[in-house]
This record gives sequence, C-alpha cells and structure tokens, in this order.
Amino acid sequence: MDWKKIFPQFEPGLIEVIEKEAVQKNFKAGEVIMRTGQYIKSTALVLQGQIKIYRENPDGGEFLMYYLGPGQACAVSMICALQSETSEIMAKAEEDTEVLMIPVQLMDDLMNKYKSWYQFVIQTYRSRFDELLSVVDNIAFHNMDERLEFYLKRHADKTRKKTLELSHQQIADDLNSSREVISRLLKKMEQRNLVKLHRNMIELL
Amino acid sequence: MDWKKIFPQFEPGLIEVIEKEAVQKNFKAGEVIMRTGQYIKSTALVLQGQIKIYRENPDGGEFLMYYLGPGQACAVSMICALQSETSEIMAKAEEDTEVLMIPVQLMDDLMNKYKSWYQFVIQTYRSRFDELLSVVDNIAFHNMDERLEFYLKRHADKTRKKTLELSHQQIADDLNSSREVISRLLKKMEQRNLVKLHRNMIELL
DNA sequence: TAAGTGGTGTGATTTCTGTCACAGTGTGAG
DNA sequence: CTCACACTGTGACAGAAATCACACCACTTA
Repeated sequence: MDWKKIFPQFEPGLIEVIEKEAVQKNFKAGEVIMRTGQYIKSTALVLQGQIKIYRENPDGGEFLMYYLGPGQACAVSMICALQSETSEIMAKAEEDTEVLMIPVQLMDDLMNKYKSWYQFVIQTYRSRFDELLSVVDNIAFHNMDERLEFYLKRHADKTRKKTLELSHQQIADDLNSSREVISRLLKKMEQRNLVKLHRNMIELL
Repeated sequence: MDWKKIFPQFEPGLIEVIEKEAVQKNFKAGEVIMRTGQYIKSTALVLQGQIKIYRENPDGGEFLMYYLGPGQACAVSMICALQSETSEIMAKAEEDTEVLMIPVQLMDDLMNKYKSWYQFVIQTYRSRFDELLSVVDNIAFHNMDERLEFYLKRHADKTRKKTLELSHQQIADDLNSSREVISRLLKKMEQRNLVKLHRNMIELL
C-alpha cells in the first residue's frame, strides 16, 4: 500500500521517520478501533476505508459525530500533552479499513521538526472543529426527520454508494434515537419518493 | 491594565510584538463582539470579564456553547488560513469585558517564531475542542431539565456569583428553548429546593 | 419442511417540549 | 400616583419522540 500518495504534502524527512516508526494496522468493518476511556498510545492516519467517530454516554447511548476517510486523521490523538491521556471518543470501522499508527511520543518532535506535519495537524484540528460545529447545529436546531435525511446523505457520500446497507436499528443507534421512530420517518420519506426501502438496505432516489 | 500577568507564559520577544501590534478594546455587558458571517480581522485575547460564544441558526435561533474568561482566547480566529475567512460563531460580552485584539496577519509569523505562542494556540484549540464535546453530550443525551441545571451551575461558576441576574427569557434564548418551558422547570427546581426565584434573579441553594 | 431469528410495519399510550392565551405583579417614567 | 411595560405563573393544546405491544415477513439452519 503506497501511503505516500495519500499524504503527498509530507516532506521527505517526515516520510522517513514515519516509515521507520509507524505501524500499519487493518480493521474489519464494524470493528471498534478505539474505546472511550482507553489510553491513547498512537495517532491514526487513515489510508483506506471509513471510520466513524462517536461520543458515548455513560448510561448506554452512543452518538455519531463524523467520519474519517483516507488522508484524514484523528484530531484528538494528535495533541496529547500527557502520555497518559484517555480517549474522549469511540472510533469504529464503517468499512474494512487500513490505518497508519504513529506513537504519541513522537508527536512533539514531529511538530517541531517538520513544517508539513505541523500544517497537517493544524488543518486537521481546524476541520474537525468546524465539523463539530455543524454537529451542534444539527442536534440543536433540527428535528429527527431532518437529522435522518442529513445522516443518509452523508452516509451515501462517505461510502460512495446510493444503496445504503443499514438496518433501521443501526441508524437509530447512530442518531441516539429508537428503531420505531426511524422506521416511521423512513416510511414518510418513501411516501415523498426520497427513498425506496428494502430489507437491510435503503435506496436513495 | 497589566495584561502580561494574565499570560505569564508568553516569552519576551512575543510580548514585545503584541505590545507593538495589538490594540486593547473594551466592551459593555451585552454588547456583541463578533457576528456570524463577519470577516475575522483579529484574534481576541480576553483580559477581563466573560464572553459567551454562540452558534446561530439562519432562521432565528441562537445557542450558547461556552464561555471565554481571562487568559483564554477565541480558537476559531487563531487559525485563519485565508485572510478573508468569516466567523462561524457569534460572541457576546456577558460582563463588561477587556480584550486584546491581535491582527490575523500576524498569526502565521507568531506561530513560527514564538514557541510559547504556538503552545498557547495548541492548548486553546484542544480545550475548546473538549468543551465542544461536552456541548454535544449535553444536547444529545440530556433533557431540558438537566440542561437547565447545567446551565445555571456553569453560569454561577463563570460569574463567581450564587445569585444569577437573568430573566427566564434570556435563559430560554441561550438554551434555544422557550420562556414558558424554562419558567416551569425553574418552578420545579424551586419545589426541589435547588433554587429560590426572584424577579430578574435566581438564587442557587 | 419446520422452527428460529432478526428486520420491519403499525397502533396505542405517555412524556417532553413548544405555542397560544391570558392574568397577575413589580418597576420605572412621567 | 398612575400608566406602561417587562417579567412571571399557569392552563390548554399540539406535535415530536420514546416506549410498549404485537403481527408479519425474509432468510437461515436444522
């Protein structure tokens, strides 16, 4: 896998260090990559696939915030002042996924030595921040029907498919809602000719 | 006003630049400091007072995300790749407030030259990010009664007063709810002996 | 083929929230 | 003092969403 093509902005020295220190890991679709509360040992650069980033509630719920695709990275793990910080978020593979794991001990050094890394971190933090702002918009200002439409469109975008292989229960979990509510809203969308419903599959029109 | 005491971590060279280039501004309580969509011309360092940061909805609503106090800074304005970016948020003075305005043109330069500035930016971004995560928690997992309690406690913390000078309408606006709902929930809190209600004032017990 | 499992459709009910309506009540301006 | 106005309390109602209950269907496995 030629990961250098996915991060073309990285400078030669940086590439060398990553080549030496980073480890590639693969995850199957559905696998949990990072749990809430777990110690952060490395930063993940996504090479292939899609990762979903969740916020978890102590008493049971989970809530999908955003996706990470090829060329993107987990913002939270890039700036760990302490070595012993724990994760505020949960990450799950949406598709089969390849990531490059870089030990957090290197972060400070990379930031100081490699301008291209520094810019990557800054840009990552900024775009994740903006994404969080739209998440807040979504739940603060919109009802479940609009949030569902947004969810389906985004999922189609990220997976580059118009037929979404999702059960109503999975959608309800991601939106922190309940299966019945989602089923009913989807039926309404079908009546408005926005989607066509099948078993374990939703077709966007 | 001796702002250097509020940012003791800044190194001498950085202090010199800020001294030369920054402008101090004062805002009265209630005044809007930055509007959504406005061009960002400078980054604000808070010296005194409290600033509330809002997310706005195109059709009317606003939603309080977090506060900025002395020693803190607006994360969004610190990393402006382009000179011509517009603000994604709205900022309003909660109390009478003093801020130091640093032109955004200097940002790149400061980041490269002054390690203490660089660390300040990184740390600012990180804490604002964490704060946004708890905002998401709040609205994704909690009902209005819990959100109201959180709101009151935080307001008391930030203003360092146990008697909050707020009308029910103001609270409703900050929570993107309605006055009647807040009135009723406050009454319930009063019955549970959590607060005592007065005109334009809420006493925390 | 029969039984079991997970996914889906749908009604009934309840809780939470937003909206409308309106009545008091404290405060400040004139 | 009195009038206007903003703030507060409350009832009635509507809609959104969660929950419970149950029927039905598609697919797998024995």
